[in-house]
Amino acid sequence: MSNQTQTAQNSADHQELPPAEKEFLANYNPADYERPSVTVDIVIFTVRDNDLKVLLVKRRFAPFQGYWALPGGFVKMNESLEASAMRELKDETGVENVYIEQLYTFGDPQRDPRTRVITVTYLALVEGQQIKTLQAGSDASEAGWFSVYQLPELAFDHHYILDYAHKRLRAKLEYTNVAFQLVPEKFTLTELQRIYEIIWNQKLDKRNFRKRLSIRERSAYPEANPHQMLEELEETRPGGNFGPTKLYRFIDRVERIVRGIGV
Amino acid sequence: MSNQTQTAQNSADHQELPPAEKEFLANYNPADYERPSVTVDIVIFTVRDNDLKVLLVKRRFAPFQGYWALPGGFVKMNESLEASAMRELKDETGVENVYIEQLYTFGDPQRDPRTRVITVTYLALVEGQQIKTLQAGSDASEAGWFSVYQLPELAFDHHYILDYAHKRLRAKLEYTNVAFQLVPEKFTLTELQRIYEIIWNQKLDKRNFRKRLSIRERSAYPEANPHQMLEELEETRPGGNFGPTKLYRFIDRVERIVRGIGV
DNA sequence: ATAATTTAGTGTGACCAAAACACTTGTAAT
DNA sequence: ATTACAAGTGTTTTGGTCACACTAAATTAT
Repeated sequence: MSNQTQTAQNSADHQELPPAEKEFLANYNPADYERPSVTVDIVIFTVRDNDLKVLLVKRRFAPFQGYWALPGGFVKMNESLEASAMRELKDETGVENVYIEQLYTFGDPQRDPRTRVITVTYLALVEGQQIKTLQAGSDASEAGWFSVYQLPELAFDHHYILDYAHKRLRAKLEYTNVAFQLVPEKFTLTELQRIYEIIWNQKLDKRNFRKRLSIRERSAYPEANPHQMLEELEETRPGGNFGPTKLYRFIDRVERIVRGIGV
Repeated sequence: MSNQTQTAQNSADHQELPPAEKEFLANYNPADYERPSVTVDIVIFTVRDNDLKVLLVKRRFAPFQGYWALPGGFVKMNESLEASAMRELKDETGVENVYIEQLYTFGDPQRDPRTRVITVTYLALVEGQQIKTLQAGSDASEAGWFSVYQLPELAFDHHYILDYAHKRLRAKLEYTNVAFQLVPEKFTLTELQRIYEIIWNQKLDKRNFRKRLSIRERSAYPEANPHQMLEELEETRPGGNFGPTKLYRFIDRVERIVRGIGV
């Protein structure tokens, strides 16, 4: 078993295939094998009304017609998984341009009564005020935000998937900055703290929270906690019946939206 | 958008479907939709000869015939993804009964020149001495362990997948006990330390390493670091040209093999 | 037999992060 | 003026991480 190196051919350039492969491709018929269906399902969270909410759609068709379910649908042949997830989210709910990362792939043979369906799930986050109105798409008769603590009966194994996503979100708050995805562009530190408190479902100490933020800024994980992530703005927001509060901005918010590394 | 609760029907019992769903199922034809192929690919690591090795197979057929690739193959219709991964690993290499956890799902439309292939990848770990001989299966003409630092050209996007798995393994050593999967049943603390050093590719301080182990034992993450995970055995191993060394055992090793939580 | 070699095994101090904890200040409403 | 409310701010204790050096046991070479 040697560590021999192959003759040079980049695994990425499919343009120049050797003759044997060309012949194989010519004879290859994708219909020769029975294949499972592949869907994407999206667990999209927001924080709103002091509560962690998830977006669900009411199924217009069988199976589980009339049940609430995670938005999702079949992956198209020429579309990446992530693009699929974003398209389904937009089609079924009108929500677009959000942070999204892959969650897990569920493939129990019995999870869909129709046929074998493997679903690649995504975790998405969106700031609460950004979504004005939800629009139900062709596959969904209704769409709505539900408290993760008061859920209706869900279709398929979606309850399990949602649980899994909730756990992952909780865990990711500990070592990443995903929480910034749940806050408007300009925010107060108290608002940011509320995000953590709601997702972890516990009160946090104000001073410790702020100290941790400043420590995280100069932390050793530039990927998860980029330097200088918080910018203190000149601007303040007038308090209610108390003093004005400082506003902050998240530097490089746009980049962060792109894609979670997920290591 | 209310939080209405549905009439009782457990999403798990597909036995009693309402008439509308029954009718839908009767008319449902899985061939109506074009579907991608789904494969599993396994990145199985071992530590051996002071090096982190990965198991590769040489492809017997096109595409990428003759190239080294991760073991894997098509998911069968009635088999879970995890079972698929274990079956392919056994079929192509003879390796079985190992720790395995899902890694990521890669689904770029162009990643396979034949057709759309979505691959669910798994990270597996096995102790170096446990595998006596590798046996190449029907799809692989050869199977062998390669240093992750000296890899041949790989088929498809397998180089990328392998990189991703390596990163994940490195990260998981920090907060879980997966390293125990890479060590024989009875081991010395120095052997365990070598595992960390090899995967992180850096020397560790002996005293700090041992202290960290004892701290981890009473740590606050029972899932990742179960209490009392290390048992000091009476038995010792005679040293080379030095004194005898204490042997340890990993308590509940069997349970741990089952499945990574992966949150 | 003596010396040299090799690895096992062990403790302390400095630093840093996390957690617990309380008061002052500015504004609006009364 | 008094009250109500949330913003903003610092210290102490505790525990983990890291850097660091010597002794003991056995084998090998002389």
